[in-house]
Amino acid sequence: MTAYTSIGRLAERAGETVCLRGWLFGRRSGGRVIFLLVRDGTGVCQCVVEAASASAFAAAVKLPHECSLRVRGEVRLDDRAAGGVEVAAETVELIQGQEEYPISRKAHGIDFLLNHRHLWLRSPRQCAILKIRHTLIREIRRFFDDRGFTLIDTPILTPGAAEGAGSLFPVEYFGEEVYLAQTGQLYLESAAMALGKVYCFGPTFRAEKSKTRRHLTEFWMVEPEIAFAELPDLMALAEEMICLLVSAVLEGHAQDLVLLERDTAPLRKIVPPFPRLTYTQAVDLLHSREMKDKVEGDIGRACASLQENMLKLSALEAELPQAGKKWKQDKLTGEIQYVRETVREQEAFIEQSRERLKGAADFRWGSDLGGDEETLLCRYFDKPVIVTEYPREAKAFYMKRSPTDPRTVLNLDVLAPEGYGEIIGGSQREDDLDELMRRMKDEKMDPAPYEWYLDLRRYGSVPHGGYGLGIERTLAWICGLKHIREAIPFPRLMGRIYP
RNA sequence: UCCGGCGUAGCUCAAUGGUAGAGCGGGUGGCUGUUAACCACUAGGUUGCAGGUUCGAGCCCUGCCGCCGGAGCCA
Repeated sequence: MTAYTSIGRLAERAGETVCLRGWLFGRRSGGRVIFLLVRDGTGVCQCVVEAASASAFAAAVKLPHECSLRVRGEVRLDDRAAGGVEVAAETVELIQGQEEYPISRKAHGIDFLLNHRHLWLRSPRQCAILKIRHTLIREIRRFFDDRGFTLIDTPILTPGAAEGAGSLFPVEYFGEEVYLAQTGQLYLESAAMALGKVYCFGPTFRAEKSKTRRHLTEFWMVEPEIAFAELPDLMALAEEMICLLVSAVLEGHAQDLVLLERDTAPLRKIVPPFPRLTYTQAVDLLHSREMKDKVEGDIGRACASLQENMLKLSALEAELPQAGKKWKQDKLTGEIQYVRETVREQEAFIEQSRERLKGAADFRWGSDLGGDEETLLCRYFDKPVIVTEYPREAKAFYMKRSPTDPRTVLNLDVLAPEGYGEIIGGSQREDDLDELMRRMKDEKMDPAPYEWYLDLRRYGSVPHGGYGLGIERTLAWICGLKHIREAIPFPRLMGRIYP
């Protein structure tokens, strides 16, 4: 049986003859020599095929991109190869692949890429994101496991709405209409009364018709729920968890973050303590002089940068007719397109910021913080912001009423910095039976399906609470992704279910 | 659901109402070390669909379809 070497460990085998297997990532030729770039999931290796090895050369000439292949040859250290290691191929063998590969290494539109998501995953960028996602999930589980939490798998098929209805996917269940779960929380509360500290980790489904860079219809969420925990405990836990996750990614994925062109400076600032505001303080901040100055400062900087880019654009456009070679023209038009897109984004940012500022001045105590308000708040600070004690009307029935301000509930939202917005939502739960039933009545809810939930307040009720962290939003923030759809292997979006 | 934008070659995009083009990718040939290699040649089109205005429509108008961005809602 042939022993194969993984590309990631090639450097250890310098001077030896090895066998590789993988996929053809790229090819260049230089007359009497062909360079094959082979990837296998652990790295990319340049394989050099010289005309002297006639059969290998003949095979290498006609390999299409992304075909699967085997290569045997000697490992050489050579600075001319990216990574410093290459294989001098003696044999090249096609495993499978004759057709032209649909995705080229040049630019593609997002619709095309999403329709080819099953192949798009092979790109270095997508692999980097998937690897960081893996680390994020592993570290989340480790975080809770290390602190004595028990993993509880909550059901995906559920009889009714836990939060506001209208955002649930109905499923036919033996003639009855049931729903895909949009949270495991109510079930977790019951498990917390059994085990103390519990969490669930699974997919959740929201049928909201949202078409934004922050929304998926199917996403993954981790939800801790803790008996005897009160709001300050939840804030401390969320803060500790976020700091740990960010540092784990910084430590373990420096190369991947470089590949993603993620500026890590903002991530290094993610250390305790996070700013904490009550909703009321947040509303005051939105109305404040400081907020206005901050946003106007941001707008000013964006305008200056916009101006620079406009100058750059006209310089490039003037240069274009003088570029002799065709490939030079191509390179220039590529740059021009890039700058044009940046300019469009900056113009949109400036206009949006102005509108947001206007909206902030008009914002009234009582409504929920919308996307614009969140964006202003999380741009104001360079760390995640914890906002607590929202108006009762804007929040779910199970959240505990504040003893100091009955207009509000003991909830928390954590807003990620750099405009990424809400990544955590949670609360201390209402543990008083009468208060909970009164609240359900106010909301015109039928208590019958919730009898089991009310039982938790009848038999040894204690203060408790928890929160939910959205995996994809957290990953999008840490990786600096422009859109949440890259943060999950196969995104489910409104109007998109293929592949 | 509402508001805005887009739809041209396999892909990314050009084209005053007047002969549909480029780059990439594919194919053929050339080059002994390439780094998204390069050079030459070549194939590739019902301009999303259906109507309308016009001597003439990729471009203007109406409807439909698809996609993108945003709002509401949320993690």
